[in-house]
Amino acid sequence: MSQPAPRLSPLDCTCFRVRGAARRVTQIYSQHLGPTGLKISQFSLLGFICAEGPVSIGRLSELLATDRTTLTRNLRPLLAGGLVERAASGDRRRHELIATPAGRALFKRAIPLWANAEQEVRAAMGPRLTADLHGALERSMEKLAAL
Amino acid sequence: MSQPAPRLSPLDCTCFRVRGAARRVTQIYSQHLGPTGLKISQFSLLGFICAEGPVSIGRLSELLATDRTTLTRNLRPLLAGGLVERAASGDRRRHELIATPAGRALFKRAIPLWANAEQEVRAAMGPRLTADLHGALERSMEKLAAL
DNA sequence: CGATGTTGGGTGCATATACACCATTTGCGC
DNA sequence: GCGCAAATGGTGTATATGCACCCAACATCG
Repeated sequence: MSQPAPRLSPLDCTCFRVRGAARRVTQIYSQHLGPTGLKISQFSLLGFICAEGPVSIGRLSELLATDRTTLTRNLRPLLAGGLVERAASGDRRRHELIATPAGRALFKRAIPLWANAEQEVRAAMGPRLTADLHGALERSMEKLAAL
Repeated sequence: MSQPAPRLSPLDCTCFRVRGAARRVTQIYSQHLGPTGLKISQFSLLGFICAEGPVSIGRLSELLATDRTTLTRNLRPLLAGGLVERAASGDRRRHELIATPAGRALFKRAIPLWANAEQEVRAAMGPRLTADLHGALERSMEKLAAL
């Protein structure tokens, strides 16, 4: 006895909206992180490597919910910049990734700039909308993970 | 008299969450659109060109909230595939973009597949969460547009 | 110990994204 | 008409993203 589903127009596309939001927030964070030379993806990636100590690509792929092969490429600038290093592990298929002292120092310097971006975004949205957005995103990802 | 702001950890990063959500939904829509050969960005782009008739890059850039130079590249597969054509306009700096009959036909065929993706996502989230997510995204983009 | 499946990871290819910079055209003030 | 600012858009460069495919190393079973 449910109502007939209302006709959906491509303008209602959830994907289009989420992608647009991602572009906009990326732009804001990028501006703040500019002085560090880190992109926001690199900031997240470096942060996880700093926090998780020696960690493999596969593990990072789970933590960041990002394709393994994407991380291979995203790591390149960090490796080239001497922010992250590879180290052998017992299993010769894997190599552990470790943040170098330079990488840790840069991440530490980047945190306040990231925090400024986060604060700017949250201030613009207000605490209520911030909570709504984060809540909706979290619950959505939970549901969509099952697909 | 406001409470002191709680310390933010990089794990609370709004950008990280929105980008992760974008990756996930993109993956779902891509699977559905696969048979058409269209990516979800191309579906949106082609849809706007179909709907807006002859339209310039700059105008599309506003409609899609995407950088002008990104659209230049995103248009290439559509032009190469004969789905969109350039046409001269009065102003010789611009050229209008028009969907070819093949482009319109393909978009028409893609709509049901897109709708399947949209329905799958909405079914997984449920109507309540769907409304919450869309509402939060819309209000957020409104606030963040002002920055 | 050898065949075989599994697991971890890289490459080729294609697209998406945007900043800095450049080229052309247009309109406007004089 | 001239000169110059504004408008329009493309290129170079760099990163981000993920699928299909490949390779090497491990594990397991006979």
